Amino acid sequence: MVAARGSAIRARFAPSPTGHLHIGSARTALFNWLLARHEGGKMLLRVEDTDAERSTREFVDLIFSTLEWLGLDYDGEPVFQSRNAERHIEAVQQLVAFGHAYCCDCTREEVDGRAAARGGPPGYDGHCRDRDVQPGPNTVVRFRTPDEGMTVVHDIIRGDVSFPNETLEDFVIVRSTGAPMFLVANAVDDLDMGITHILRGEDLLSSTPKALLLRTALGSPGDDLAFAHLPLIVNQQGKKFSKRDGAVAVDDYRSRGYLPDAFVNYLATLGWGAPDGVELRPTSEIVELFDVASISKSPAQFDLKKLRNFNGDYIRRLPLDEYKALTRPYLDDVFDAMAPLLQERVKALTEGPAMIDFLFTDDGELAFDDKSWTKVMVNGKDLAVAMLDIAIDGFETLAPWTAEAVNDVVIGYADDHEIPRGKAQAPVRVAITGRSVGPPLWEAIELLGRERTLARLRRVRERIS
RNA sequence: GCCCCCAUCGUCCAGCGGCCUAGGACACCGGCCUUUCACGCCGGCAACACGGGUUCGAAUCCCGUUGGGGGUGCCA
Repeated sequence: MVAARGSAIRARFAPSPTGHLHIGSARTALFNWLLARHEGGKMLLRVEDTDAERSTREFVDLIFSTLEWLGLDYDGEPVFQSRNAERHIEAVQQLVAFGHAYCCDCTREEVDGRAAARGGPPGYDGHCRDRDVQPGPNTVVRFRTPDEGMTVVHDIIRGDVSFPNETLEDFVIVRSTGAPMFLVANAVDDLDMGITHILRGEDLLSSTPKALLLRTALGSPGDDLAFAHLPLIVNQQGKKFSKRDGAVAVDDYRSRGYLPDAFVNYLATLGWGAPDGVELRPTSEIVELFDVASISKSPAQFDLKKLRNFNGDYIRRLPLDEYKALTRPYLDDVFDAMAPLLQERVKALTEGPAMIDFLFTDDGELAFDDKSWTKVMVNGKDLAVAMLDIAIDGFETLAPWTAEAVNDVVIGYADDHEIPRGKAQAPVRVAITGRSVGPPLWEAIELLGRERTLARLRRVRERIS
C-alpha cells in the first residue's frame, strides 16, 4: 500500500447516525473491514454525530447491530465524534492563529448577492479574508484555500486526481453555532486516530482536496494517508441508489430473510472480483484474496435477482435444523399478529392456517377465488376501480403505516361518499387476499407492508382496466 | 455554469499490447431430470460507445467526441 509503509494499517468506517445503514455504506464498511483484516491491521469505528439535528441514539444502536449482523467487527471502542468537539475547536483555533482560517460574518444572501453581481460562479469570494472579523454569534470560521496551484489526490483505485485550487472556495469549518463541521472534525479525528487508509464513496472525491489541505495545515506531512474512492452503487437509471429504488437499508434485507453471509458475499462482488473469477465463496476467502488496487472504477448496479440467487445458494447449504430454526420466526410473526383475529372466528384449530395463507403467498402468485372475482371485480367493476385507486393513492404516502390509518383511507372515503363500508372494502379485500371473506383486513395489510400491499392492489387494478 | 470521475454482454466481474473467433456469474431463452415448482445438468442469446492517433499488432496506450454519474451547504 502506497502510504503507511512500515506501520500497521489502520482503516476506519465512519457512519453518520442520521438513518439506517445504507447498502452503499455497508459496502464501504465491508471494504474497509476486508482491507484491515487482509492486512492484519486495525478496523476502527467512528460515529460521525456532529450533526446534532439529525443524529439519534436509535440510529447509532441500529447501525451497531446491523454491523454486528453482517459480521463486520471492529477493534477497540467506537469513537463518538461529538465527544471530540473540544479537540476540533482547539485545532481550529490553531488554524486561525497560523492564518489558515479566519472568521466571516457574511450572510448567505450577501455571499449569493456578490456572486451574482460579479456574474461568476456561485460560492464564497473570500470577502472576509483580511477584514479581521472577530468571533461572534453570527460568525463562522472559514478555511483559507490557496488561490493557485493544484491539489493532487493520490487514489489507490484511480491514480492521481488533480484539482485546480482556484476552484476551491474558502469553506466553512465552524458553524455560527460554534459547532465544528464534518471536514475539520474528520481531518482532526483521522489524524488523532492514526488512520492510514480511507476507503469511501466516490461522492466524496471532490471534497478530498479540501480534506488534504486541511490536513496539511493541521501539520500532517501529507503523505501519511492513502485514499481509495469506491465506485458508487447505483440504481437501474445509473443514479445513486436511493429509497425510491427499493429497500436501501441493510436491515430491510435482514428482516426480509436474507442471510448475512450471502449479503456480504454479494456486496463484495459489487466493484470487486477475485482473480480466479469465483464469486460465491466464504468470507474468509474473500478476506484472503481482497485487494484494494483491483477495485473497479465504474459504478455498479445493485441487482436484487443476483442477491436472491446468492441467498438461495446459502440457504440450500444450511443444515436442515438451522434452516428450520431460522425460518420459524417468520412463520411465528405472522401467526402471532393474526392469532387474536383468528381465535374469534375459527370453529376448529385446523382452520387458522387456511385463513391467513395469503400472507405467505408471493404478491404476483396470489390466486383469486372465481366467485369473489366475478362478484367484486366484474359485476362491481366501477366501484372496484374507484376503491382500488383510492387505496393505491392513499397508501402510497400513508404514515404511519398502521391498521388504523389504513382503515381511515378506505372507510373514510366510503363514509364521505355514502358507500356502504362492506361494499367499499370488498375490492381491496379481494385484491389483497384473493377472496371476499376472511379475517379483518387492515391488520393483514399492516402486516403485509406498504410495498407488498401496493403491488397486489396495482396488479389487480391493471387487470381490470 | 464550473470542477471531478467513469465507459467490455440486460446486470456484476475478468481481460492490464499478441493466448480474444473477448471468459465467468446473475438474468433471459431452449432441452434434460422431475407429479408441480425449485435445485441440478446440457445448450443458446448477448458486449469492447464513437472518431482519430501510437504500434508489425489495441478491448487493452494517447487525444478528442458523445454519453452517464458525482460534487459545487453554516449535511455527512
